[in-house]
Amino acid sequence: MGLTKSEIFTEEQNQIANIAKAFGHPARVAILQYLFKINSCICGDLVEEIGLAQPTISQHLKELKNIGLIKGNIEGTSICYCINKDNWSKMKTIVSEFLNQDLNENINCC
Amino acid sequence: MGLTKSEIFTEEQNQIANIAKAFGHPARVAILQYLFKINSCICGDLVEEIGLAQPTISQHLKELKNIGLIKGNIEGTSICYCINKDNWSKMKTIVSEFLNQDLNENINCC
DNA sequence: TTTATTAATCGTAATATTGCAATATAATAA
DNA sequence: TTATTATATTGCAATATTACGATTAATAAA
Repeated sequence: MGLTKSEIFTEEQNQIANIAKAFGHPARVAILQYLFKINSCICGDLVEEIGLAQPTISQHLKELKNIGLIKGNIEGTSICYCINKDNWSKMKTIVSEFLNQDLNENINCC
Repeated sequence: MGLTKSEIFTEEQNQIANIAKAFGHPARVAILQYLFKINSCICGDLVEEIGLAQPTISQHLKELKNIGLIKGNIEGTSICYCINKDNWSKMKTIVSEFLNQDLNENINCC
């Protein structure tokens, strides 16, 4: 069906999955890495840097913005994108907790 | 197109995206949490626990197995699934490095 | 005003994902 | 052998995602 049955999962499970989805495409990973690297914010450079068409990059930026990991400020004709550090931190907390489940000291399995 | 242009990205970017994809569905998040919680390994319980049809769960398990986060041991008629802890650790290293990019002390943006 | 420039949006094609019924497979039990 | 049980696979329908050309919108420059 292609339709995830979100209703049957917890808020937390859906939240983790949604965050993960944002990271689930190499273009979005690349965009985030570039934004961290460049520090000051850039926009259409990403088209050149990454090598996908402008509408495609714009679409990926929208997804990252929707989930709150980046923000964009209008600057003349261009838009300056940057990491939303507060939300990045919050996201890290959520994801880290999930990743560190293995530290809960359990014996082994089959 | 629905076809990701993996060629234009680095190995690392694709790797992160692929890991994230595995976490990009709440059912797979739930499966992993359950496997951690139950400690000893379980199989078809997941169908009851989660509430998706058996073929659907089986498919999600396959994806988690393909990426190496879980492993399954045959035990009679049933199959005992559990976390692949070595790979989980390796995965954590990769993901953590990505998540901790923000610690690279940069000023602010726009 | 006209013309660039930049980025968002629309429309669409191709492919991927999700979910399940039906069926197949494999191992054990009777 | 014939059930029974547990899981995988197949096939398919519905929806989602990826990518891009064409267009639009908004600002800046001439």
